[in-house]
Amino acid sequence: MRQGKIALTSCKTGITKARNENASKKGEPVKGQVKQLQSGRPKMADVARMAGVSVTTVSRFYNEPDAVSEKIRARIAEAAQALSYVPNVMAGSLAATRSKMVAVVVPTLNNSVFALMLEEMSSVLNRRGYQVMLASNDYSIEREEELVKSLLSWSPAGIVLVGRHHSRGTLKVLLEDGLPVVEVGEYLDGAIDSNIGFSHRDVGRRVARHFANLGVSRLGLVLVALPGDRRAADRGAGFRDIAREDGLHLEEFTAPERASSKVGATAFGELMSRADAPQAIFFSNDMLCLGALFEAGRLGIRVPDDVRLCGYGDFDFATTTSPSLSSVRPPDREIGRRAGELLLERFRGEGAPVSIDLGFEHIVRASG
Amino acid sequence: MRQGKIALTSCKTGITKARNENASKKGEPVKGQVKQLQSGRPKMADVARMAGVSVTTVSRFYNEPDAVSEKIRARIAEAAQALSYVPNVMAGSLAATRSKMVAVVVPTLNNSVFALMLEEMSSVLNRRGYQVMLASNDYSIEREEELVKSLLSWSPAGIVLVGRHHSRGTLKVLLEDGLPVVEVGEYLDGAIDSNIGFSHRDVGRRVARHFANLGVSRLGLVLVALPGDRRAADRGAGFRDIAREDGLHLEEFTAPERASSKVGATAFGELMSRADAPQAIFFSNDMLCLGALFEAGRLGIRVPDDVRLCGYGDFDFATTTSPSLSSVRPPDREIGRRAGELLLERFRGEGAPVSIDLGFEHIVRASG
DNA sequence: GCATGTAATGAAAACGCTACCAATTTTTCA
DNA sequence: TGAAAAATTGGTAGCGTTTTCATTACATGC
Repeated sequence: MRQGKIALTSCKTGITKARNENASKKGEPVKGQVKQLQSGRPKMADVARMAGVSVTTVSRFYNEPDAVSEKIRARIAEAAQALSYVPNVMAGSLAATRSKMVAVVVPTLNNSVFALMLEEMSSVLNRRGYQVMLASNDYSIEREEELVKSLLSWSPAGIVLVGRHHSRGTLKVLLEDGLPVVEVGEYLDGAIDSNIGFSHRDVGRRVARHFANLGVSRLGLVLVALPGDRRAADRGAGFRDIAREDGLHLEEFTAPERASSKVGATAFGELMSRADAPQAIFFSNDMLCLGALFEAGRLGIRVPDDVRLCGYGDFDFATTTSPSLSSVRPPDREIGRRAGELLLERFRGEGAPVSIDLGFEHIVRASG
Repeated sequence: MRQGKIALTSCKTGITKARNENASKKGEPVKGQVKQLQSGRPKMADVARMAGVSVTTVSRFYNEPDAVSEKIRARIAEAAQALSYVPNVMAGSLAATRSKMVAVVVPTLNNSVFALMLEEMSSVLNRRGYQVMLASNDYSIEREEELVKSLLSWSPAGIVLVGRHHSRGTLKVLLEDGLPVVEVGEYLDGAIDSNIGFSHRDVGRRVARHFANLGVSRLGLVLVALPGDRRAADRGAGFRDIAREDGLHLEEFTAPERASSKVGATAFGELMSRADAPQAIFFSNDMLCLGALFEAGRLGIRVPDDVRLCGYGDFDFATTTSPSLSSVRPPDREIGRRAGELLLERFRGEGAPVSIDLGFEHIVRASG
């Protein structure tokens, strides 16, 4: 059931723009006033001429306004306004050998955790005139290396990477370049530069510990995550840590694919059909947990009476389901905000590389 | 329950890089070989010298490889490799008065529809060496105008906006600039340039028509969307169209906030408690519908026997719930892909502005 | 009133690349 | 074999800013 209407609008002229013709032809006498109407985008020189000052001063007006007198500032502002002048960022960046841009590489956008992180960061940076250049590596560190390299050729003011696991090449390039790097979402020692995140391993431990304290003796772990997702793997590892330490039985379901409610349902059904069916299950993602919840309903398995469930991500629906879902809330928005602020500090020349563990919240709701 | 460990790593030197010192001091005699070891990032001239060709040829090597002979191509590749040369995009863009970058403005990233669209587009563009500069306007067209203006100062090769509703200022700036603009996600006549999307109004009509065909006489509409969300409003308008045309009773619940499963539950409860409780409800978002489904369970209202539900967005969980949720699937990924491809064509100088209605799928599942 | 700072301004040289046009080499075709 | 056409290659003037570094204007202290 699909529509297929395709309409061609009027054929516009397209991409190419007329070259700037600011330079007056030599030898040709200029009649009347010297200030001819210019074609093309106005440049700084045009503003300068109109305001009766030098280009240098106009440049200052934009970069360190305080260094320009009140009077002249007003004149420049007026001229810029009149010409609707917009500074050419490319030229500025070239001359200054740095650009007001931050490169960000995320594994995927199709995960609210990264989306929120990015949105928050972008808003913090935008507010100070920095733009965000985005690329997603699809959980591949090889792809990440490519992306980092091509982003670097834009001479960004800083770069943000998700996670702490990068290829040798990425590390080499980044360390050589020496620009501010923030690794977010995961907290580990020995960051390239700065690091803002939390320990995913601790997440797994915390949840397992919670189940253990409840007297559960048979644990379940559903780890459905794309191959490059170290963070999910770490959560699983933490969960196993405690199972081992406390000598608890552990049943696992693992699959190298994108977490979806469907796989969650499948995984749950499979796990619960085993001989030593778990009494409490930790999912690497809330979406999996949601699928499991529905599957439980279909199978007549009661939550949390027969089995406890806990997800990860504290997705929107966690509070609304019946029963509401226990989950772990990563500080995604705050990570984004802090990363942005940290970079801004560095750009101002203040601040030094830091590593910050923002922790996480384990939210226990009705599901366990 | 929160960790708060904060650790400062060793204090690295920071942002400032040593200036390029390629230019040899005048008057100072250069001993030995003329080709001194250069400090700083290598430039095109360095590659040219090492490969024994002119800068022009190296430039061609990167921009139109076919115009360079096989032999020389190999020499240049080798030199570039040896020097680990990376072209300076800023310089290139300045000289060419256009940059290999596409500016994209979305309402929010916290909505899988836009996230997927963006991801797909970004991947198509990346493959051809174009980068994506991202900004989100939070559903505000005033904010959009600001963003467009500042993005424009980066002289992008093209620009992508979500929706067809923009401020006067945005239109003015965009029309003047004349660069390729693609408005995505919504299909309407009279686009600025190109347009790829579908009719949201038709979505509402289609769903209402479906309910009507089923013999439903009392409809319900839950429209929870942020104020600037014209697309959601249009879906609602379409739904009302049919209700009016067919003389069906319509109960509405409207709230100007972000759609979440929680509001969905509230809205559902409120609507079902009214005297003329609807027999079929259309939600402006699947997340709302999910909340409603759980609320129905709590209230003992059977779906679809007592009331039919249909959402929008075809979110991941729609197939897994019990009953599975009817929904409308927007062609988000395809929109992203087509937008990217369209832009690439335009960059190559091929293709003209087009408007494409990609339609949508109304997926009828167990919920109605 | 005169030397001495301090604040404001300006001139011109980079920044690293692309585009235009000219120069050179190679190929094609009678 | 020679001339014309096609394919390669190179020289160099910008692209529109930012940055020294120098200059001018203005206030300060004795």
